[in-house]
Amino acid sequence: MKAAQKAYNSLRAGIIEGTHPPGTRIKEQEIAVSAGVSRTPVREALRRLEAEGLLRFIPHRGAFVSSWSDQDAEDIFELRAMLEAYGARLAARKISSEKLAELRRLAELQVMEAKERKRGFLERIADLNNRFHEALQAAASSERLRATLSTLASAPLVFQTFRDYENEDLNRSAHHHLEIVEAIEAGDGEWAASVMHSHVMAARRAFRNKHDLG
Amino acid sequence: MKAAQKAYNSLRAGIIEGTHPPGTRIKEQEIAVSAGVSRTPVREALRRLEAEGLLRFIPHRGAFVSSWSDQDAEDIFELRAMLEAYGARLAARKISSEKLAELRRLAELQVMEAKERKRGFLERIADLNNRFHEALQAAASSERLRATLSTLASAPLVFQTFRDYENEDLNRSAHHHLEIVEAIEAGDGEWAASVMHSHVMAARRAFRNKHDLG
DNA sequence: ATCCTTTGTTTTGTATACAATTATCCTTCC
DNA sequence: GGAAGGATAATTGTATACAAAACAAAGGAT
Repeated sequence: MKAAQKAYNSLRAGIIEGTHPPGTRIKEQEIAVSAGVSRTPVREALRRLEAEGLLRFIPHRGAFVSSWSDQDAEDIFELRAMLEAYGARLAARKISSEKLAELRRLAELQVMEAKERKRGFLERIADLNNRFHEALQAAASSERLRATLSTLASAPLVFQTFRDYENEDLNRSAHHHLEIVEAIEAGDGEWAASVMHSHVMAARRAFRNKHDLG
Repeated sequence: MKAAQKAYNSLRAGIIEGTHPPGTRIKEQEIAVSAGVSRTPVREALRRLEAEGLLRFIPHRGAFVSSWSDQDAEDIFELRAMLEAYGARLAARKISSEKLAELRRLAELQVMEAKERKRGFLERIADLNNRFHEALQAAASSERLRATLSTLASAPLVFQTFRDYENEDLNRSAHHHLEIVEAIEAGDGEWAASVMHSHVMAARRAFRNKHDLG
C-alpha cells in the first residue's frame, strides 16, 4: 500500500474509534512514526481528512480533530435527510430488479436481527444499515450525490448513530428500510423519498434524546 | 501569501479560465515553476483541488483536469437546486435586516445592469450574481451547507453559467433574485425556496440549450 | 509580584534529494 | 515495414534537510 494511504487509514481509524477525540491536536511527526512513514505522505492524508471534514487546520498550528457543535449536527441531519430522500427517489426510477431484490434481502435481514436480538446483533445491524444505504446510493447512480453524501456520512456523528438507538428505534429503523423497498417496488419515488426523509429525521431525534438537546 | 496558496490560486484560475481544459494532464513541476514555488506545496494544492472535484488523480500518473459528462452536469444542477433552495428557506428565517438590505441592493443593481447593458455588464453581472448567492448562503449560516455547496459551485460548469445566457435569461435571472429578496422580506421561506429552485432550473435549461442536450 | 522581553525548543511549512514507477524512443527481429 | 523489447528519460511518490513561525520558560525591569 502507498505510504499516504497507510497514514490516512491509520489516522482516520484513530479519529472514528475515538482514540483521537474531538479537539485533539494532531502532530505530523506522531502520525508519521505510528504509521511507519515520513511526514510528507502524512501531510497528504491530513489534507484529505480536512476535505472530508474530520480535521480542521489552523495556519502554522497544525491540524485538530473536528468537534461538532449541536448546530453542526442539526445541519448534517437536515442535509442527509434531503439528499438521501433524493437518492431514494432516483433509485425508484433507475433500480434493476436484481439490486431491488438485494435491497429487500438486506432490509428483511435487518428486521429479523432487530426482532431476535441475538448476541452481537448491534454490529450486524450497523453493517446491514450501511450496506442498505450504500446499495441505495449505488442504485441512484449519481456520482455527485454519492460524493456529496460521503462527506456528510463520514462524520463520526453518523458512524456512531446506532449507539444512540433505543430498542424500539432499531425496529422502526429496520421497518423504514422495508417500507422504502416496497415503495420502490411500487415504483413510487415520492413514497420512497418520504420514508427516507422520515428515516433520517428519526435518527436525528434519537441523537437529540441521547445528547440532551430536547 | 503561503506557497501552497499561491500554487492553489494559480492552478485553480488556470482551470476555471480554461487555460487547462478538461482532460489536461497537470504536471507538478510545471505548476511549481509557474507559481514560483517547489513541488511540495503544489502537491497540497492538487489534493485540495481533487477534493473540490476539479482534478482527478490516477496513481503514478498524476492529476488530470476533470471532465464533466452530461449526466454530471444534470446531477450538479439538481443538487444545487435542492441545496440552494434549502439555503433560501433558512435565510428567510435567520437573516438580519442589514443583510437583507444588502441582498436587495445586489439584486436591484443586477436588474439595472441587465436592463442597461452598458459595456462590461456581463462581468459585473457575474460578480453581482456570485455576491448574491454568497450573501444568501452566509445568511443561512449553516457551515455544512456552505461547504457542501462550495464543492458543487466551484465547478467550471457553474462558474461559466452566464456565458450560456441569452439576453432574456439575464433579465429573468436578475428578477429571480429580486423575487427572492421580496419573499424573504415577507418572511415566506417556502416562497423564497421555490423561486430559488426555479432560478437554478432555469440555469440548467440555459446550459442544456447551449450544449445541445434537448 | 507581575508583566514584558528574550532565548531556546518544538512544530509547521518549504525546498531538495532520492526511489519507484511510468512513458518514450530507439534498436532489433520477424 | 511493423511489432516486440529494452535502455533511457521523465514523472510521481517518499524521505530528509532546512527555514519560518509559534510556543514555553526563564530572567529582568517596573
